[in-house]
Amino acid sequence: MQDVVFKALADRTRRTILTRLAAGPQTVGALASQFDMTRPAVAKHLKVLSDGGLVSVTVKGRERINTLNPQPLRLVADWLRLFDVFWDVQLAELKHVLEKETRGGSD
Amino acid sequence: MQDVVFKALADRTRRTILTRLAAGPQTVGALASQFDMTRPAVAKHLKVLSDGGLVSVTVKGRERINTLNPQPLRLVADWLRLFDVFWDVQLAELKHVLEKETRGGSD
DNA sequence: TTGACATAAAACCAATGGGTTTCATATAAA
DNA sequence: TTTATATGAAACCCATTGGTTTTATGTCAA
Repeated sequence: MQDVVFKALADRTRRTILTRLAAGPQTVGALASQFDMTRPAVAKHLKVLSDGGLVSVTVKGRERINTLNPQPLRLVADWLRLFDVFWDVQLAELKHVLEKETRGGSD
Repeated sequence: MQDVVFKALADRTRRTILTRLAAGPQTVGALASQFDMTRPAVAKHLKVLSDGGLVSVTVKGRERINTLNPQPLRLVADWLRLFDVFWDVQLAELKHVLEKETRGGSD
């Protein structure tokens, strides 16, 4: 599950699609017109995104409306949090170094 | 730059490597022994990670010590923040729906 | 100095990924 | 009822990726 989301975010075009959809739902065609590639290519990206649960589709006549679904991004945010501690440790070390240097300078 | 980081995180093995390195620096061999694949394979993953700036390497004799470098993860966290607003909007909508339902129920 | 060890580098391979073109299908509109 | 439109699906292509095995190299240790 997590893996599908990370894979979905690995492509620049797909990340851009997500930011575009943040402005509001769009059809495949409307999205495709904003990229320098064919509609089938964009459609494939949308498939990957919906497989990752990041986009949901509702059919309306001959159109397919793609809507952003940000929930799975939580998985990524959660994973990143694993490194918060490490981040703090680094800051602490930096502080330590700076303090030593300050002491050294004043001696 | 951002793209390299997202690509680096797209592989499950690489993400695991990062969590292992969060416990402390390790040699290529030590890391490889924790995975069900050959050392060259792990070395390749480490290359991708260091290309993404997520791991830094220091040579010590015949060993190469790999150290976690969490800074680039900030890029991912920053990108995710683009969707905070949307997330809030969704919550607001949910609240709205719930309030309406509550009102409807009491009528 | 010889042998073992940690690693890089290179050659190779199968599978995947991102793109295309072509064809089929359903719906809207004339 | 045609015709145009929005899309999916399929077949195909080339580059990249994740893995392997093999070979080479520098360093530690006997």
